[in-house]
Amino acid sequence: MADTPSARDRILDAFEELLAEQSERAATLDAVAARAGVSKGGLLYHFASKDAMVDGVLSRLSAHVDADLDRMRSAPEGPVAYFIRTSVPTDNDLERSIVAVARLAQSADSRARDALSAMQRSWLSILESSVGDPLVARIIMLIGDGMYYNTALLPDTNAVLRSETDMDRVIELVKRLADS
Amino acid sequence: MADTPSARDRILDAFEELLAEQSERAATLDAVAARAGVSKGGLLYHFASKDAMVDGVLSRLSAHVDADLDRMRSAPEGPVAYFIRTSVPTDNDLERSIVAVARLAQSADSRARDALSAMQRSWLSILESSVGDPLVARIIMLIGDGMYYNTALLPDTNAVLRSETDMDRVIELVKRLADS
DNA sequence: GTCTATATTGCGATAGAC
DNA sequence: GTCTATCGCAATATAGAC
Repeated sequence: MADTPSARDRILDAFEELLAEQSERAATLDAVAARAGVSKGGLLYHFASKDAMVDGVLSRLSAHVDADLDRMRSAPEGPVAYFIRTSVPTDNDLERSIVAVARLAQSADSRARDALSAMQRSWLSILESSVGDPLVARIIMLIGDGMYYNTALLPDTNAVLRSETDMDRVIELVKRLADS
Repeated sequence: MADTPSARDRILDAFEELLAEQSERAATLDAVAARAGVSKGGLLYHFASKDAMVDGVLSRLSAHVDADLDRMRSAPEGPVAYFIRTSVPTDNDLERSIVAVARLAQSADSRARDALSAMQRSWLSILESSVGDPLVARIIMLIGDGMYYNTALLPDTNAVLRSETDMDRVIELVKRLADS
């Protein structure tokens, strides 16, 4: 199953990768088709328009976010630590999906913006339940947003948090905010 | 002087506005020329290529950032409070310039990315001098980045910090981090 | 389901008149 | 310094063969 992804999945993978690794402009039908190993005509059989492809990555994001929210709610270390730890640049499906949708949002795609807003509201809601103080929850969200922003906008350049020790200290500092 | 901006300045204004208010794709030569009140040929007399126009907005950013760094260093409330206060969405030349360049950076323009990186390094350096602890300085930067990110990516949607009271409390909380 | 044309539009840039 | 007209190209999308 994971060995032979369908053409449809390979196309969405290619679209997300080009968006996230390069730019919205680079993610042309030609480039997506080439990376997915199909012709442009083949691509357009599966997705009748570029818009349909956007819908595809948006529903993928939605699925990844739902799974992440579950993990966040039941994280052993608690939602705050989970949120901070998973905001640091890694290389997983959720992050790639978020960066891809962020690029679409930059191109004035209102559906993409709505999807990102909804994701933020969900995170914020869990953080608020966890820390009590809405303003502290918002500050924690902003720290996470800042990390994603640096990942999406300034790949390579950003040495956000270098070590595990740094990460542990950030979580400790942030938790102290919550207890004040 | 402010009454009759030169065609050159009107073109850069129009380019920045289209980038910031709409998207990189919307900022075509046609659209910029129309907004600036010149023809496409007229535009291309002042800027031989779109790339030259990008250079124009990058030097504007550089000038705005230099002025901001001076204000930050000499802010009566201190650099930290100044930085946090000016990270909240407002409507000034610096912010419009940053958002415009952020859009260019999203389009894989390495010069734009370098300019944003340099800006961040300058801010961070002042914050580090001010708070001592490099990790706390980085956290403060991330909060500011988060605010800019929300402004640039999700206009309207983002209710970052609603009131003056919220802002004052954020600054107080952040300063407490610095003193721990 | 996947391919090769091809139609069509929109963009960046050039040429040359005024 | 500013204009109109036009070239060349790249991108989305369609048509129809296999």
